[in-house]
Amino acid sequence: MARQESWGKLIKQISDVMRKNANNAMRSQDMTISQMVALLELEETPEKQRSLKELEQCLHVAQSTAAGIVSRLEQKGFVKTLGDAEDRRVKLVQITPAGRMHVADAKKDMSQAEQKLLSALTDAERDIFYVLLQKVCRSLS
Amino acid sequence: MARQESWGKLIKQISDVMRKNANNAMRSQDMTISQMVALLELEETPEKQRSLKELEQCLHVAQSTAAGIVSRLEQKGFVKTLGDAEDRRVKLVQITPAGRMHVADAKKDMSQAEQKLLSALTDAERDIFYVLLQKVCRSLS
DNA sequence: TTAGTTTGAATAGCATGCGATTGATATTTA
DNA sequence: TAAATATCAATCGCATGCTATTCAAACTAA
Repeated sequence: MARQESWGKLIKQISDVMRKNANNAMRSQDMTISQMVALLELEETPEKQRSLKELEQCLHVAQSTAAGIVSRLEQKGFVKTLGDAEDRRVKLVQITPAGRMHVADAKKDMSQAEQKLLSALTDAERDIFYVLLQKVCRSLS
Repeated sequence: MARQESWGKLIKQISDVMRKNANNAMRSQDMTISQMVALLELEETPEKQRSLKELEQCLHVAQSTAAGIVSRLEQKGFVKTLGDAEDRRVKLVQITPAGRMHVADAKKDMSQAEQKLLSALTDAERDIFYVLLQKVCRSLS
């Protein structure tokens, strides 16, 4: 099959547009998409704290990156941090009520933006696309 | 269709892994993937200079971002810049012989890394995947 | 021609991303 | 137990991405 552009270039382009759209949507709430994704992660288990380590793993970023994001979320009062009594090396992070309010607002925006990017595909194509994406992702290790 | 994860998350994950792999491959050459992509762009028309403006458009980045990348490439001697006599606001960028050598080395690495990420898909699936990616991309702008 | 507008680039400030280093704990091993 | 190792977080330096601002040059309109 003849290809003008590599599939990598296409993936990158879609991903870039996604990120730009998401950041534009978040700007009105004085947030970034990375901060919002971190909040979403923390919101899934509102009663429990997550360690910085766990957070960095599920966000797929370096430790220093996660630390920066948490630090900025903390400055805004969207998360609070505390030490772990059982392992004093560990820093625990927990979403605050203020943080939870922001998440609720953002969730709608984000899924709308996603759907918009998929508008070029039929329902059947979306299903195939999703399966193929999953397949590639699973092989990533 | 039930979906554990949004397709946006999957795209981001693939894109992130791609970027990390590419940057790892470039590190031995004291380069980043963004710098290499810019060089590749300049190499397509080796005889002609490109303006910073053109470069920023085909790289899909902000003007300040392109300026930074060009500045670092220039420090390493991989591009040279010159003013445009016809429009003295314009900064022209041109790849150097040293830059062209680096590009040749990197091209192989990059396409190998790409193929590796696609190894989970059959040939038929790759074709479908490519068509769907194209379809989504075309609707972006 | 002059005044107002647009355009290209430089630059500053900030958020993410990385790797590397350091220090404080935990854990493991000798 | 004591020493070596491993783990978690803080921090530095740097590259890339953004927006916003500023300045010079080009263009448009009066």
